[in-house]
Amino acid sequence: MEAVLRALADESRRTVLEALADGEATAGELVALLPIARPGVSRHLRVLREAGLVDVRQEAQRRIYSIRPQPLAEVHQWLERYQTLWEQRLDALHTEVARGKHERRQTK
Amino acid sequence: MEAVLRALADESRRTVLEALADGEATAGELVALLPIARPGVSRHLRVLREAGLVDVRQEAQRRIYSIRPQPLAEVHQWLERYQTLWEQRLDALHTEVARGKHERRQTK
DNA sequence: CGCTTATGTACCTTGACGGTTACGTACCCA
DNA sequence: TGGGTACGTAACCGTCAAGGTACATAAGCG
Repeated sequence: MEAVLRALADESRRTVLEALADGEATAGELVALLPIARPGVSRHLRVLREAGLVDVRQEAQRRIYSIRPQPLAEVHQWLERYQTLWEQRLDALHTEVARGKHERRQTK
Repeated sequence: MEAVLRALADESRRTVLEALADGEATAGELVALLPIARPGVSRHLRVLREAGLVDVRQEAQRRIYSIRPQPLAEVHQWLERYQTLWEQRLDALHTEVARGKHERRQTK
Protein backbone atom coordinates (compact mmCIF):
# COMPACT_ATOMS: atom_id res chain seq x y z
CA MET A 1 0.00 0.00 0.00
CA GLU A 2 2.77 2.37 0.95
CA ALA A 3 4.68 1.56 -2.22
CA VAL A 4 1.57 1.84 -4.34
CA LEU A 5 0.61 5.26 -3.02
CA ARG A 6 4.17 6.42 -3.44
CA ALA A 7 4.14 5.22 -7.01
CA LEU A 8 0.87 7.01 -7.67
CA ALA A 9 2.19 10.25 -6.24
CA ASP A 10 4.16 10.93 -9.39
CA GLU A 11 2.67 12.44 -12.51
CA SER A 12 4.91 10.56 -14.93
CA ARG A 13 4.00 7.24 -13.39
CA ARG A 14 0.31 8.07 -13.48
CA THR A 15 0.68 8.89 -17.15
CA VAL A 16 2.28 5.52 -17.75
CA LEU A 17 -0.53 3.76 -15.94
CA GLU A 18 -3.16 5.58 -17.94
CA ALA A 19 -1.42 4.62 -21.14
CA LEU A 20 -1.23 1.01 -20.09
CA ALA A 21 -4.89 1.03 -19.22
CA ASP A 22 -5.50 1.15 -22.96
CA GLY A 23 -3.30 -1.85 -23.54
CA GLU A 24 0.28 -3.01 -23.38
CA ALA A 25 3.15 -0.90 -24.55
CA THR A 26 6.87 -1.27 -25.00
CA ALA A 27 9.26 0.77 -22.92
CA GLY A 28 10.08 2.81 -26.00
CA GLU A 29 6.47 3.68 -26.62
CA LEU A 30 6.14 4.83 -23.04
CA VAL A 31 9.25 6.96 -23.34
CA ALA A 32 7.69 8.65 -26.35
CA LEU A 33 4.79 10.04 -24.39
CA LEU A 34 6.74 11.39 -21.45
CA PRO A 35 8.74 14.61 -21.42
CA ILE A 36 11.72 12.94 -19.79
CA ALA A 37 14.58 10.89 -21.15
CA ARG A 38 14.68 7.14 -21.44
CA PRO A 39 16.62 6.27 -18.31
CA GLY A 40 14.18 8.27 -16.25
CA VAL A 41 11.28 6.37 -17.67
CA SER A 42 13.11 3.15 -17.09
CA ARG A 43 13.40 4.03 -13.45
CA HIS A 44 9.74 4.95 -13.19
CA LEU A 45 8.89 1.59 -14.68
CA ARG A 46 11.00 -0.07 -12.06
CA VAL A 47 9.10 1.73 -9.32
CA LEU A 48 5.80 0.66 -10.85
CA ARG A 49 7.06 -2.87 -11.14
CA GLU A 50 8.15 -2.97 -7.51
CA ALA A 51 4.80 -1.60 -6.45
CA GLY A 52 3.17 -4.43 -8.35
CA LEU A 53 1.39 -2.04 -10.67
CA VAL A 54 2.84 -3.33 -13.91
CA ASP A 55 4.11 -6.55 -15.38
CA VAL A 56 6.85 -6.94 -17.94
CA ARG A 57 7.26 -9.50 -20.61
CA GLN A 58 10.22 -9.72 -22.89
CA GLU A 59 9.85 -10.20 -26.61
CA ALA A 60 13.06 -10.09 -28.58
CA GLN A 61 14.78 -6.89 -27.49
CA ARG A 62 11.55 -5.28 -26.45
CA ARG A 63 10.11 -5.18 -22.97
CA ILE A 64 6.37 -5.12 -23.11
CA TYR A 65 4.68 -3.59 -20.12
CA SER A 66 1.13 -4.26 -19.02
CA ILE A 67 -0.92 -2.94 -16.16
CA ARG A 68 -1.63 -4.96 -13.03
CA PRO A 69 -4.70 -3.31 -11.59
CA GLN A 70 -5.01 -5.25 -8.33
CA PRO A 71 -3.09 -2.75 -6.20
CA LEU A 72 -5.33 -0.02 -7.53
CA ALA A 73 -8.32 -2.04 -6.41
CA GLU A 74 -6.79 -2.17 -2.96
CA VAL A 75 -6.38 1.57 -2.81
CA HIS A 76 -9.91 1.96 -4.05
CA GLN A 77 -11.11 -0.27 -1.30
CA TRP A 78 -8.99 1.47 1.30
CA LEU A 79 -10.61 4.77 0.38
CA GLU A 80 -14.00 3.31 1.05
CA ARG A 81 -13.38 3.61 4.72
CA TYR A 82 -13.93 7.34 4.19
CA GLN A 83 -16.86 6.96 1.86
CA THR A 84 -19.51 7.50 4.50
CA LEU A 85 -17.84 10.79 5.30
CA TRP A 86 -17.97 12.26 1.84
CA GLU A 87 -21.46 10.95 1.29
CA GLN A 88 -22.48 12.75 4.43
CA ARG A 89 -21.07 15.92 3.01
CA LEU A 90 -22.88 15.47 -0.25
CA ASP A 91 -26.09 14.91 1.64
CA ALA A 92 -25.53 18.14 3.50
CA LEU A 93 -24.75 19.89 0.28
CA HIS A 94 -27.91 18.68 -1.37
CA THR A 95 -29.82 19.44 1.76
CA GLU A 96 -31.67 16.21 1.63
CA VAL A 97 -32.70 16.25 -1.96
CA ALA A 98 -33.19 12.58 -1.61
CA ARG A 99 -35.33 12.33 1.47
CA GLY A 100 -35.82 8.61 1.17
CA LYS A 101 -32.34 7.82 2.32
CA HIS A 102 -30.72 9.04 5.48
CA GLU A 103 -28.74 8.07 8.53
CA ARG A 104 -26.40 5.60 6.96
CA ARG A 105 -24.00 5.72 9.83
CA GLN A 106 -23.06 7.79 12.81
CA THR A 107 -19.59 9.15 13.36
CA LYS A 108 -19.68 9.21 17.06
CA MET B 1 -5.06 15.53 -7.27
CA GLU B 2 -1.30 15.72 -7.39
CA ALA B 3 -1.19 17.31 -3.96
CA VAL B 4 -3.69 14.86 -2.56
CA LEU B 5 -1.81 11.78 -3.73
CA ARG B 6 1.40 13.27 -2.43
CA ALA B 7 -0.21 13.85 0.91
CA LEU B 8 -1.49 10.29 1.01
CA ALA B 9 1.92 8.88 0.21
CA ASP B 10 3.07 9.42 3.77
CA GLU B 11 2.30 7.07 6.62
CA SER B 12 2.11 9.78 9.28
CA ARG B 13 -0.39 11.74 7.27
CA ARG B 14 -2.51 8.68 6.61
CA THR B 15 -2.53 8.02 10.34
CA VAL B 16 -3.75 11.55 10.94
CA LEU B 17 -6.51 11.12 8.42
CA GLU B 18 -7.64 7.87 9.94
CA ALA B 19 -7.73 9.49 13.33
CA LEU B 20 -9.76 12.39 12.02
CA ALA B 21 -12.17 9.99 10.36
CA ASP B 22 -13.37 9.22 13.87
CA GLY B 23 -13.94 12.86 14.64
CA GLU B 24 -12.11 16.11 15.16
CA ALA B 25 -8.93 16.38 17.13
CA THR B 26 -6.64 19.08 18.37
CA ALA B 27 -3.11 19.33 17.06
CA GLY B 28 -1.88 18.14 20.43
CA GLU B 29 -4.00 15.04 20.31
CA LEU B 30 -2.66 14.23 16.88
CA VAL B 31 0.90 14.72 18.08
CA ALA B 32 0.21 12.20 20.82
CA LEU B 33 -0.51 9.38 18.42
CA LEU B 34 2.45 9.87 16.15
CA PRO B 35 6.02 8.83 16.92
CA ILE B 36 7.42 12.17 15.83
CA ALA B 37 7.77 15.52 17.53
CA ARG B 38 5.29 18.36 17.41
CA PRO B 39 6.86 20.52 14.72
CA GLY B 40 6.94 17.56 12.38
CA VAL B 41 3.27 16.92 12.94
CA SER B 42 2.59 20.57 12.45
CA ARG B 43 4.22 20.38 9.07
CA HIS B 44 2.25 17.29 8.11
CA LEU B 45 -0.91 19.10 9.05
CA ARG B 46 0.08 21.93 6.81
CA VAL B 47 0.52 19.54 3.90
CA LEU B 48 -2.88 18.02 4.57
CA ARG B 49 -4.39 21.46 4.79
CA GLU B 50 -2.87 22.56 1.50
CA ALA B 51 -4.11 19.38 -0.14
CA GLY B 52 -7.59 20.26 1.09
CA LEU B 53 -7.78 17.11 3.17
CA VAL B 54 -8.33 18.78 6.51
CA ASP B 55 -9.89 21.90 7.90
CA VAL B 56 -8.76 23.83 10.95
CA ARG B 57 -10.80 25.78 13.37
CA GLN B 58 -9.35 27.76 16.19
CA GLU B 59 -10.80 27.59 19.64
CA ALA B 60 -8.90 29.51 22.29
CA GLN B 61 -5.30 28.35 21.95
CA ARG B 62 -6.31 25.08 20.38
CA ARG B 63 -6.44 24.28 16.72
CA ILE B 64 -9.11 21.77 16.03
CA TYR B 65 -8.62 19.72 12.92
CA SER B 66 -11.33 17.95 11.00
CA ILE B 67 -11.27 15.84 7.89
CA ARG B 68 -12.41 17.09 4.51
CA PRO B 69 -13.19 13.94 2.59
CA GLN B 70 -13.97 15.44 -0.82
CA PRO B 71 -10.46 15.04 -2.23
CA LEU B 72 -10.56 11.41 -1.17
CA ALA B 73 -13.77 11.01 -3.11
CA GLU B 74 -12.01 12.42 -6.14
CA VAL B 75 -9.19 9.91 -5.86
CA HIS B 76 -11.74 7.18 -5.40
CA GLN B 77 -13.48 8.29 -8.54
CA TRP B 78 -10.24 8.60 -10.45
CA LEU B 79 -9.42 4.99 -9.62
CA GLU B 80 -12.68 3.90 -11.14
CA ARG B 81 -11.22 4.40 -14.57
CA TYR B 82 -9.25 1.23 -13.84
CA GLN B 83 -12.11 -0.63 -12.28
CA THR B 84 -13.09 -2.53 -15.38
CA LEU B 85 -9.54 -3.81 -15.54
CA TRP B 86 -9.44 -5.31 -12.11
CA GLU B 87 -12.94 -6.65 -12.46
CA GLN B 88 -11.84 -8.36 -15.64
CA ARG B 89 -9.06 -9.97 -13.71
CA LEU B 90 -11.40 -11.13 -11.01
CA ASP B 91 -13.76 -12.52 -13.60
CA ALA B 92 -10.91 -14.33 -15.21
CA LEU B 93 -9.91 -15.71 -11.85
CA HIS B 94 -13.41 -16.88 -11.15
CA THR B 95 -13.78 -18.59 -14.47
CA GLU B 96 -10.49 -20.31 -14.00
CA VAL B 97 -11.52 -21.46 -10.60
CA ALA B 98 -14.82 -22.60 -11.96
CA ARG B 99 -13.05 -24.59 -14.60
CA GLY B 100 -10.51 -25.93 -12.20
CA LYS B 101 -7.79 -24.38 -14.28
CA HIS B 102 -5.06 -22.08 -13.26
CA GLU B 103 -3.14 -21.09 -16.31
CA ARG B 104 -1.06 -18.02 -16.89
CA ARG B 105 -2.92 -14.81 -17.31
CA GLN B 106 -3.11 -13.68 -20.85
CA THR B 107 -4.81 -10.39 -21.47
CA LYS B 108 -3.98 -10.18 -25.12
C1' DC C 1 31.17 -11.33 -36.62
C1' DG C 2 30.21 -6.17 -36.38
C1' DC C 3 26.17 -2.86 -36.39
C1' DT C 4 21.84 -1.25 -34.97
C1' DT C 5 17.93 -1.39 -31.94
C1' DA C 6 15.92 -1.52 -27.46
C1' DT C 7 16.42 -1.11 -22.91
C1' DG C 8 18.37 -1.27 -18.25
C1' DT C 9 22.16 0.25 -14.82
C1' DA C 10 25.84 3.23 -12.72
C1' DC C 11 26.95 7.45 -11.26
C1' DC C 12 26.41 12.24 -10.27
C1' DT C 13 23.83 16.44 -9.09
C1' DT C 14 20.10 18.93 -7.40
C1' DG C 15 16.05 19.71 -4.95
C1' DA C 16 12.36 18.23 -2.07
C1' DC C 17 11.06 16.03 2.21
C1' DG C 18 10.98 14.40 6.96
C1' DG C 19 12.77 15.11 11.34
C1' DT C 20 14.97 17.92 15.12
C1' DT C 21 15.99 22.00 18.14
C1' DA C 22 15.18 26.72 19.03
C1' DC C 23 12.23 30.47 18.83
C1' DG C 24 7.90 33.30 18.14
C1' DT C 25 3.04 34.07 19.04
C1' DA C 26 -1.54 33.96 20.72
C1' DC C 27 -4.61 32.94 24.33
C1' DC C 28 -6.18 32.03 29.05
C1' DC C 29 -5.67 32.68 34.01
C1' DA C 30 -4.14 34.11 38.62
C1' DT D 1 0.92 41.78 33.89
C1' DG D 2 3.49 37.71 34.15
C1' DG D 3 3.46 32.92 33.32
C1' DG D 4 1.91 28.65 31.50
C1' DT D 5 -0.28 26.31 27.56
C1' DA D 6 -0.85 25.13 22.73
C1' DC D 7 0.69 25.80 18.43
C1' DG D 8 3.12 27.29 14.37
C1' DT D 9 7.53 28.80 11.93
C1' DA D 10 12.55 29.24 11.10
C1' DA D 11 16.81 27.32 10.49
C1' DC D 12 19.37 23.29 9.85
C1' DC D 13 20.61 18.53 8.51
C1' DG D 14 20.52 13.90 6.51
C1' DT D 15 18.27 11.11 3.19
C1' DC D 16 15.93 10.03 -0.77
C1' DA D 17 14.08 10.66 -5.22
C1' DA D 18 14.09 12.43 -9.97
C1' DG D 19 16.57 13.91 -13.73
C1' DG D 20 20.52 13.72 -16.90
C1' DT D 21 24.91 11.67 -19.21
C1' DA D 22 27.59 7.85 -20.10
C1' DC D 23 28.00 2.98 -20.32
C1' DA D 24 26.56 -2.03 -20.41
C1' DT D 25 23.83 -5.77 -22.22
C1' DA D 26 21.16 -8.49 -25.24
C1' DA D 27 18.84 -9.64 -29.35
C1' DG D 28 17.98 -9.39 -34.31
C1' DC D 29 20.18 -8.29 -39.00
C1' DG D 30 23.27 -8.11 -42.90
